[in-house]
Amino acid sequence: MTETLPPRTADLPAQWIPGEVEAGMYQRWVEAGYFTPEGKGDKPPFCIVIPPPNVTGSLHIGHAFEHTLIDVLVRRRRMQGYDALWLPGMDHASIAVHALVEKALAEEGTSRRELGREAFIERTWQWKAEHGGSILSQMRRLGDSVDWTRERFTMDEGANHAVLTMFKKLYDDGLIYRAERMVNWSPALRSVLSDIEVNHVEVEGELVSIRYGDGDDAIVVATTRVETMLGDTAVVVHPDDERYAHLIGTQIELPLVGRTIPILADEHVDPEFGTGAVKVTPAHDPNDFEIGRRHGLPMPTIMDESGRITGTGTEFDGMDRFEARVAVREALAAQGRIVAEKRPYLHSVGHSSRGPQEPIEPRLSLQWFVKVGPLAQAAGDAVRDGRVAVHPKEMEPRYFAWVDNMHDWCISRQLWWGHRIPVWYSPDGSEQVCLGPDEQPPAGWTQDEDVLDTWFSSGQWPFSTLGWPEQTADLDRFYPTSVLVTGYDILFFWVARMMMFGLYAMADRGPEQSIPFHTIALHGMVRDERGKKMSKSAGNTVDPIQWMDAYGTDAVRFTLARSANPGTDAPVGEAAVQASRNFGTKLWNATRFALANGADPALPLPSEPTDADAWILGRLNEVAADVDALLEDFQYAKAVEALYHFTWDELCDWYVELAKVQLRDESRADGTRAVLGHTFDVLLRLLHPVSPFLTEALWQALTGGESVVVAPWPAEAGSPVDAAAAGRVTDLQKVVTEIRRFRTEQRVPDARRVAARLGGLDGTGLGGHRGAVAALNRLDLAESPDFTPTATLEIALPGGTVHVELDTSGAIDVAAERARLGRDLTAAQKELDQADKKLGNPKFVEKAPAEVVEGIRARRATAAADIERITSRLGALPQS
RNA sequence: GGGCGCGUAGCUCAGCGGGAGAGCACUCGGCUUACACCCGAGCGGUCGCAGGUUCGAACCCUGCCGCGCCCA
Repeated sequence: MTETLPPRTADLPAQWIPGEVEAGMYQRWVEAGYFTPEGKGDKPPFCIVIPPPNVTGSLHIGHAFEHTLIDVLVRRRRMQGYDALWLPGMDHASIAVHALVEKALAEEGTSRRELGREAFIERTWQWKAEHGGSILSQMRRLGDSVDWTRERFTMDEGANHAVLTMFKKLYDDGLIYRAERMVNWSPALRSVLSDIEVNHVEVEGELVSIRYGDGDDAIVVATTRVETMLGDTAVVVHPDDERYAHLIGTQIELPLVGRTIPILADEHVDPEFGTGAVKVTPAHDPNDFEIGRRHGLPMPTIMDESGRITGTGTEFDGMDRFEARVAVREALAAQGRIVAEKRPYLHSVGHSSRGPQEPIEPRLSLQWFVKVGPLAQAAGDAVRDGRVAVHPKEMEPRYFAWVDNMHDWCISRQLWWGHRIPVWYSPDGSEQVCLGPDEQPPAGWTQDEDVLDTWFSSGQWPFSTLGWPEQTADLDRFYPTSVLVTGYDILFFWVARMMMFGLYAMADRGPEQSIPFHTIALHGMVRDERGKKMSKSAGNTVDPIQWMDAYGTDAVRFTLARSANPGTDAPVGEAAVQASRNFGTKLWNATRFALANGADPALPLPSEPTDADAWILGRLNEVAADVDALLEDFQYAKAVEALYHFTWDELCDWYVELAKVQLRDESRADGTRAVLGHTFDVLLRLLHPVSPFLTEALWQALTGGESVVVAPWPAEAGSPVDAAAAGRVTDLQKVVTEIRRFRTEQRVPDARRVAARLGGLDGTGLGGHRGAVAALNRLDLAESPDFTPTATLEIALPGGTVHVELDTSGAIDVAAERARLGRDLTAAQKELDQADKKLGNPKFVEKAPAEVVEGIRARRATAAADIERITSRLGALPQS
């Protein structure tokens, strides 16, 4: 680094203005190479591959959440001395990109088919160059400590090589096949979708009962998709159903079409459901397809790629499916064949989760599939036998439910943007060959038209990004990767795929080394401040960039991390971001105070620390250990909460105030500067993974160090807990708080100094804190004999009672004092009653652990003493 | 129908066998020389309901009621 370091200085700007600093700071980190691992040496490797965002996407709050969680893990590991690699990149999002580019083409009055395949793809790369990947700059904005030198894209050269290699390997192993199967067809995309790209939604449709045949031979069937009757090739009934026994084996005329179809018996028909007779459309319904297979029925396709009726030889050919649904029903009604109509009829319909949310159509179609049986088995086993941990563990059943019941995966898409299936057909179509990345097809052979599902390439992400199939140094060093961080909602989308592909591609490394990652850490979804799911339709989405503009990146990250409990959803709202911003400001000002008073971590810690020093150093030690353990266990919310509480409620509210007293004492000033310096140094390092920018500015100013990014992680902060000192600080806090309470209730103005005399401090071990009590309560300690108190209060502590006499310059508010003491008395009485009840139970005394019983006895004693003291004080109050 | 989970302060959530907590909101008082994005004090909860286990249950078990998500 050639850059000059900022001088260690007491004149930090009065305010932290994130927008002016963040971008430059991030650029310096990148240029310093902090995010690029050494890739060798004796540092242990740590690697996370980014769940690749979509090339069309921009940063939404869910990304911000996930990236914050990953970055916290990575930054901590880097500070711990790991050779940390967070590998960035994007996937090519076949369908989403198609939707965008085709829309643009439509606006120009053309289409991809008019343009042709080559030109379309060229156009698409052009789109990517101009508009794709806006999320990458937003990741910089968010502070993601990714290694940009290793950025990858699922359609770059290396990924292509991996995809083709993988396809061929699977093909040669008999794990990829082509077959005509019932698939989920999207008429809008004119492509097949995989099972997981289909959402089942309850809709209000209609159930129409249709009479086939006439007179005694009539049979009634029901359907929600009336138009499919045009493709019926049979009616089936249960073999034991007496109502239809005489019809089994006979033929019946299919209305409107005029074809004759058989009535058949099939065990799978439920005679209780509807009329007990089922129309069979083998080419357009998964169940019917199975029936058709069992009975060797013809399977005419009656719907084209765009969802229009075709090939039925009826007037309905050319109509859209929904149009035909109405027209067919009306035509049947005209013939008197509609026996019943149930409307609305609630039933489940598969909808596309890609592009327009249209109903998908089951359609018989020739597609490529991955035979997942052995792959899914291995993916399940890796978790079952503990090689891969799912965190939190409660999510395991979800994972198993998926991998253990997986259907073969349809990987072909009738699209152009993506990896074209590497299979070529001979001119007469009788032969096919699958080629590897460096092989040439025979002259005159033509390549399969379809491209692969985007997940086929994303599934290879944990190793294709590291160079596979080449045996690169990165692959050797960073595979298996350490952790996969992703949302539980997309566990199925690609975790299972990465598991299957990783175990398969890396099988030669053996069971332990073939896994794609050691841990799957699942987070929840970001919800709005009311806990509602965010959606565009509900209008409750938030833009993390706007929040970053308004409150700074650190505040957004802090908020997200603070909401992140493992595997559960995270509600966030603007109020929470404000609170985080406020925390950052608090930290900023507190550090400024420390600097202005000469805080310096390089000073030696005092050999004879004060109670306050010992207490805060002990707490720092505890907090560091807690935060370290919590982050190790992905407990972000608790780790952040611990830091928030320590910083605000302990360090700022108490230690800093006590430090002000100590700094006025020459003999303790340097020790205090050392403790302040040490405490802020450690605290800033602990906070850095969560809020990197702010902590960098403060840490550099405080320590003069190069960068907190590469500062050591404080697992062991150094000072053991001094229980005696901590106890005295607790007592001190109680004394101070009780006096404040009295002042408030007596309406003594905050700013007014009050003459006072303190008694009993020495007996309770607080003799050394006389000055602190005075300073924190704005008391003038009266030494003169003519001091005349107007009020006294007694504060009971474990070691004795502190007596405080105050001259409030006037009569005290007896009613307020009576009320205050009354509340205290009620509380003490309740405490006494509870303790007596427990101690009066012989079984409790007998069976409960000794320390628990002892604790209750102590509480009883304190309560009893309180009651006596308070009662006495109440009696001494003037009658009003 | 199967699986996972949730019902704790006005809101959002921690706590998961021995004294009910946090953030935000609210009330009162304060521009006290780090900070009004702040300081001090305070109000606020039969921990969904009913049983059971236990010396002791918000916490463990059973049932019920209500809610959410995933899969079929």
